[in-house]
Amino acid sequence: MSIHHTISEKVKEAIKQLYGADLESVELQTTRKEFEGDITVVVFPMLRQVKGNPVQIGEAVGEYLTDNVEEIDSYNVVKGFLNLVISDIYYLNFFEEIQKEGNFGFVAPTEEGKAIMVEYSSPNTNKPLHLGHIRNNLLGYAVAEILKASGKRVYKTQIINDRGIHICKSMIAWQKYGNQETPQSTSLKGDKFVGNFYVKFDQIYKEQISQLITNGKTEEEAKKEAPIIKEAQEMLRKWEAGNEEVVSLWRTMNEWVYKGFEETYKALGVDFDSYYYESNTYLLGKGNIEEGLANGVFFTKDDGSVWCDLTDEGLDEKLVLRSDGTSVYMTQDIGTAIQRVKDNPSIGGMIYTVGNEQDYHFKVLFLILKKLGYDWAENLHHLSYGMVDLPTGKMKSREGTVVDADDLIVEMTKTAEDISKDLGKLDGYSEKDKLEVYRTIGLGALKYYILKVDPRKRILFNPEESVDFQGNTGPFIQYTYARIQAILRKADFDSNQELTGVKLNPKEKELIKQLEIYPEVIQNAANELSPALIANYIYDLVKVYNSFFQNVSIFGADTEEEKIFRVQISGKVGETIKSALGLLGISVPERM
RNA sequence: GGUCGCGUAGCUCAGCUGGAUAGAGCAUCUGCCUUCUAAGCAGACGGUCACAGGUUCGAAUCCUGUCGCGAUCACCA
Repeated sequence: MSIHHTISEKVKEAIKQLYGADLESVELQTTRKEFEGDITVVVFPMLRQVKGNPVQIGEAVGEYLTDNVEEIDSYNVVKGFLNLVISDIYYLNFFEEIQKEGNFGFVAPTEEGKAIMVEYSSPNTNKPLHLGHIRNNLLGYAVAEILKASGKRVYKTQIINDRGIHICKSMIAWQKYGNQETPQSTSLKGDKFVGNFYVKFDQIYKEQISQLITNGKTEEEAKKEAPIIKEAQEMLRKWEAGNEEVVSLWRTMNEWVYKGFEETYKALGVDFDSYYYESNTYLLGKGNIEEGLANGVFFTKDDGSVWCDLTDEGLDEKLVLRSDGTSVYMTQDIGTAIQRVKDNPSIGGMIYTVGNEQDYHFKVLFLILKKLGYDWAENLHHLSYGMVDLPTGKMKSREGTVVDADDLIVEMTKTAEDISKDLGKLDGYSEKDKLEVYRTIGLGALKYYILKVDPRKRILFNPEESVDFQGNTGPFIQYTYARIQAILRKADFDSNQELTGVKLNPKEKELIKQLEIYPEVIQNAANELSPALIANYIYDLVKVYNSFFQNVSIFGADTEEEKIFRVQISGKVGETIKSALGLLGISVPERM
């Protein structure tokens, strides 16, 4: 039983005995550092049940607790705040307990119980991944890992946008201007290679439009009549009809892209348990619309189009099937969701990692699925995140203002290298090992920078200033870890022995308190789907540790016990940093 | 215009279901490297929590309104 729980119960008991009143809950918080104590009971809320002076009530309860709870050494009351001093023994016992735990803070997943599917990335196969995808991937991956750590079974998946007019655009451009080149023949990464043809298409298209306009067409007409767009549309028709030549080209070009994506995912350190392809799912959903019509969830308009009336929920009517009977985005998403649960009945909920420009879409999607009566529809979440903007404004792929994912990773690695060389910390390492450390640091900086902020907020990403290595940053945290490893390397004595009679100094106590809340932080982060919570926790932990590290001599301790204890706590902090960073997909170097 | 999100120090961000004098980092300034890694530590400076009301013992936090920024409101995906 946690100390917080014990205190809550005992406060209720005290109030019952002293005043004969029943408290529903007790408000506890950690004592602010200006005051003496560890845990504070807030007396004010009790005034509803107990009439009286808050200070006197605090005194009475404090005395009762000190007498009846072993772990409480003493108390003091400031205004309506009852500050409790917890004994060293309690913290030492707690530390000894977690010292033995291998995966401290993590809850082992249960085999029974529903699983959660986390979807993220969702790329188009006509261009390379960019900074926006990086935010998406990091968020999705981190949330999946956090959920796992909180004891949930999780499936990571992505739905790949591999069909449609935009794919045909790069195909037609390759056919006309590609000269049979391949990624191999040009030594380009597959996604880059294909992306170039998407850009090529847009160039030609624009040229043709302005040509048509000088010939007297309006812009509107020109956009529709440009030969190359007509060719792309024709290609889409052939693809849908299953034309062998088109389908085979489509397959080849997509394979190129997938190979390129795999490299980027590997560099980012993200992975997936399954893949859904839109080319397989784009016809799904029509059957579900029919069911919904039969159940009265949907209705048909005069022109034959099918709609869902959401006006009771304060939303609009939403189209789910066109008048010509073809499906729209919403139809596919309904069908795909239902299909996924059919494919894997253990799924009891889904999380969609998609930008906030689709907030409305997902609100509607979830509502419709609920109306269709699926029980798992209660557990759907849109993990919505804000845009990543550049100082120059929005990223536009057609205007070439996107920050390419691979380029960014290289750049971050380079920055890490430059700074490391200036500091000269890795002298004597092999080139290969150095490079590995640069990558770890560069990616750590990038990942932490993106994950530490609230997903809802827009991020202004300045590639020039790149990312800081000081303060609340990934490298600062990694550095602390590396320094702890240096201590452990030096501590060649057996530090696993039992401890007795160690006296805690305030810094040490603070550190243990910080470790104590780690399991709770993971649970909160899982409930709120918030990697930022983890990031901020690690930073706090590291700050407390650094302060300890600077002010307490580890090897010059007064007694052997103290020395062992300090090495042990360093080790535990290191372990916690490593596991918490792991939840964010950030790895740690042993030395830096 | 309707709906949703955001607005906290010069800049970038924390601030849990309302709790004590609103916290970090960067930038500026002052100290600390012969003992475990100074990518660090200790400190100074910096705030009308966008604004106005309301709810109560108590509001950055909850409610209403106003302003500013963004997104969205397609028989596009």
